[in-house]
Amino acid sequence: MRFEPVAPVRAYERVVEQIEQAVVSGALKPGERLPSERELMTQFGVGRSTVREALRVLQAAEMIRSRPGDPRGPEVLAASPAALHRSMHRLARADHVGLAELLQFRMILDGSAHLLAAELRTDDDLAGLDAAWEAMREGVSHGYAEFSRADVAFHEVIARISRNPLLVVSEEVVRGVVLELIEDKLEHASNRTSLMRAWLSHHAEVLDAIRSADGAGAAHLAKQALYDNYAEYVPAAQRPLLAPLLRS
Amino acid sequence: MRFEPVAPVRAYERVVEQIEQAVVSGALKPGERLPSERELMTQFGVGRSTVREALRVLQAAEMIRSRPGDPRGPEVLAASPAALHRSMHRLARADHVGLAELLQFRMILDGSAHLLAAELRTDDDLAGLDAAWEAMREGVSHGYAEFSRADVAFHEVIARISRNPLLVVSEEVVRGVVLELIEDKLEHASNRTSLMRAWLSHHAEVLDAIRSADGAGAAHLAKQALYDNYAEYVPAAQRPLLAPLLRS
DNA sequence: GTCGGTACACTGGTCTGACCAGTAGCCTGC
DNA sequence: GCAGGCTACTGGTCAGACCAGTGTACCGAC
Repeated sequence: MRFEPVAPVRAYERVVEQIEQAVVSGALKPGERLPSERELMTQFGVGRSTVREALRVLQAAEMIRSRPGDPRGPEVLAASPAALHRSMHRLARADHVGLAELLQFRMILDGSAHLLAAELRTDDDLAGLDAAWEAMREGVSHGYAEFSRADVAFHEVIARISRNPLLVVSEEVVRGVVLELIEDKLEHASNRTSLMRAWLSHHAEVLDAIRSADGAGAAHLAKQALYDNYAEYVPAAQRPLLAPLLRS
Repeated sequence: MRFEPVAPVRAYERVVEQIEQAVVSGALKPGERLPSERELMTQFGVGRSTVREALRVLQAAEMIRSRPGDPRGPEVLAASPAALHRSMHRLARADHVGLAELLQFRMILDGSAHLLAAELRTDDDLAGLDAAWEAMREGVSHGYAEFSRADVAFHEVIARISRNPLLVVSEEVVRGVVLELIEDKLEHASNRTSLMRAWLSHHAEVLDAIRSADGAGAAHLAKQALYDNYAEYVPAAQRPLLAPLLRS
């Protein structure tokens, strides 16, 4: 016989529970409105500060949104990966995760996304990729910022083709954190035009592989490109950690 | 020229920002204490309700914990995957992420972890794996719960050998969510002993592959095992999404 | 009739001040 | 030296107030 540790239950937690339950059970659908704080406080029989703390928690979880002045009350939001994004971001920035681990993870995710994209792509998807590539090509002459945006868009299209939101979100997060870690080093990258051209031709290869449904090829191209571009920022001692992924 | 949408900045958000910044920058380490709410309210120059709403948000993100009566103040917590788990779980229950996507993601993570483990394992790691396997073997006769615990431990050892905290955490979270989604279906699984024996021999194969540094083999075994065990719970229409991963 | 502006009722955001139950650590009395 | 109580604090909660802002219904000008 073992006993569970007991923790006092705070009033605002009960409020959170009830509202959360109403949302996940579908009783409250996205777009619908919660009663106003003053109304909730009479319904739950608690003070307004308690109601507000509960709403804060739900808002932090991206389940509701409240705007001052709106007589319709707080809005129930559709489930979105935004909360997942935030918590993953926080975890990824926590101390014990270095650039090597991030890059490793990104190679895994990016490789898998490319693999799936190559195997699952429809003709519509291919058209979307062509458009994204075209945007990149035009971006070259519009400066690095523009090109970079188009590059990100290209990756997003690929992630979307893989049809897995978890993959999309994770990749987005990891990419963001990697860029945060090395942004200062990227500042004084010289010869950007030739860099962009190299990137562009790499993406053309990827596009070909996906078009011909060559999953393994696309995955390898993606991983190799990440390695070629970022390995120099990884401490030499840790680079062997990345190599195994290139051989798969 | 494009404009950004502007949103009013709430006072409690500024408070959250500052405290969060202090934590991720390492100025506040896990185990350390925040000043009391009354102290914070003078430092930030806001009312206590504002401070409290900020603390609620941070608490929902699993960054701090506060207990009434503790004169040392709110405690800064170590980065934990609990928040990630919650948000992923919520997303999974909201239908945007189904079992197919979760399983896909888990095959990617687990496969990669096995690949890395096989390529990076040291002799010590192998000894640890042997011990974990032995624990599983003994667990067979101690009931399903015990066996399951040993199984989880085995996977954790593998994830740890891959030396990537992101991989460890993500896998843990996804495994947890998958199990929660199908736990009711697992309840009436019959013939558990033979199931356990099958699991055991599968892990022996994995162990062999890792011992002989066969990364691709280990990865494939892992993914195949996941598919064999869980694909039946995935709607038939979505099973083709999983197949490409088995071919890689 | 439509359109523009305005007034109003109500919203959420914030502050103040109060009370309570609970905790940690001191401090006493043995 | 130690058990037990005391105290000064903590966080949790409530009540009441004020403010800036919003949506809507109303209303007058055209």
